[in-house]
Amino acid sequence: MFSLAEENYLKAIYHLESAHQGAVSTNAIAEAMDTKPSSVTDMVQKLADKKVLSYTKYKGTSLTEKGKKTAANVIRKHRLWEVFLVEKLNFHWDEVHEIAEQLEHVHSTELIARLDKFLGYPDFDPHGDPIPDKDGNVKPTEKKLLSELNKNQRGVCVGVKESDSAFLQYLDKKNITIGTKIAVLGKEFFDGSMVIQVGRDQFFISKKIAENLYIQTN
Amino acid sequence: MFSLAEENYLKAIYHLESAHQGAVSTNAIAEAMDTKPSSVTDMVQKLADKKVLSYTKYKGTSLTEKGKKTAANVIRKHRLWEVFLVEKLNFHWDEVHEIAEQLEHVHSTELIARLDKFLGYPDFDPHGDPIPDKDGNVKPTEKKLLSELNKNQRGVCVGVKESDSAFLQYLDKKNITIGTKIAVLGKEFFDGSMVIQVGRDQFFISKKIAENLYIQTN
DNA sequence: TTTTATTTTTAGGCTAGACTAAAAATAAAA
DNA sequence: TTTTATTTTTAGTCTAGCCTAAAAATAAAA
Repeated sequence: MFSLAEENYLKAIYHLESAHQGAVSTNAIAEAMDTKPSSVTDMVQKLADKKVLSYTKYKGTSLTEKGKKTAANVIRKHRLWEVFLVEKLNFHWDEVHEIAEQLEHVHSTELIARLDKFLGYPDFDPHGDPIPDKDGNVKPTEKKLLSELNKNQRGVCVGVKESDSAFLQYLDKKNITIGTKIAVLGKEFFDGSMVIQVGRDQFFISKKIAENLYIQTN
Repeated sequence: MFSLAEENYLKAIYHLESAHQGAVSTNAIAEAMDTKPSSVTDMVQKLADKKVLSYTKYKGTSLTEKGKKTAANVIRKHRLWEVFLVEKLNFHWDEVHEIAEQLEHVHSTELIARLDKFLGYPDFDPHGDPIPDKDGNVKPTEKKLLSELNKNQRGVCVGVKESDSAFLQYLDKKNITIGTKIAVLGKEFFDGSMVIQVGRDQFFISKKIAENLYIQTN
């Protein structure tokens, strides 16, 4: 149905569209895909012919329903494989992205259905990102950034914003992972830094850290 | 290191070489790969440049040590994934080939090492074919064809020769699978047909069936 | 509003891996 | 051994997906 390159474009456009809301520019896609704008124009025209996105010259593109569904399905596969790699093969959550990037392109709906079952129908991947269902729907989560919390608020870590390896290793050192309970003990307004409680430890974190951690407060 | 197409050529040549012993002809590769001889010539010249096979015009090709190792590694991945699909995802052994054909091209030595461990370091795939080790070595098995056995001999089914879907379904109906004990009760020499015992059942099989079942006799 | 800068597209090339058609080498048959 | 058939290679095309360089459109600044 779709080639590897096409699937990667759809996935990138899907992410850009949900991040920035509205039509996605050619340059933005080129940057996300680490390719040249002229290559993007070519591919976007091809994908428009295939009815997975709508494209107007110089005005950017946006996915059609079919395109969204296709992209969500690739993302579903990516995240299910990540769960497999971490839960079953004991990979660390910062090692799985590259492998999942390959596994996501294996075509077999039956395989994914069985993998999903084998993993116990997980709702989130190891980074806390939601796994779309077979129809491409993503359960809306009301997660906040840790930086949005105030003193004495608490919640559970449900994900990270940027999954930079150095950042993930920092979290590991501090024993922060998906499901870790975090309480804000203090917050400095002039620089956004915080003192937080994680398990029995209390420590200082910078605004930069707080802006990259998603917390579910309920 | 090697592209998908290159890996598939190496795999095909490896199988042809071990089946027919000696240099492999261009036409044989073309037929195995379902492509044209001229395409094979192109690729074979490219692979010779890469030192994974030796090629003399009009004389056929044979894999170098490096080529054999590369091919065996692809086959190792294919067979490990097949074990995963059958053992963990409960696929039937006649459904897994196509999916494994895709999974075998995922590049990550760490992934395969961990998958191997997860599966309990299996020695054979669900069709009874041996799984090469990380260095590409295949444990030599002394399996015979059922048709080579004589009256009153017995053994364990360890694999099939041609994994044709209709044939696999026949075996399934007769409850013959890897590990099934089979005893030869009688053998007709004029047509090679046999009467065999499988579990509590005794039945007639044709020469054609007997020539497609591998038996380990010990 | 005109000029300048940025973004996007077009035009034309390149490589991998396939193809067809024709030429060359080898093998089989007369 | 000469002729005929088969196998294999070469030469030239094609498509997907990328590229560079230049042209066109849009946006920003003077």
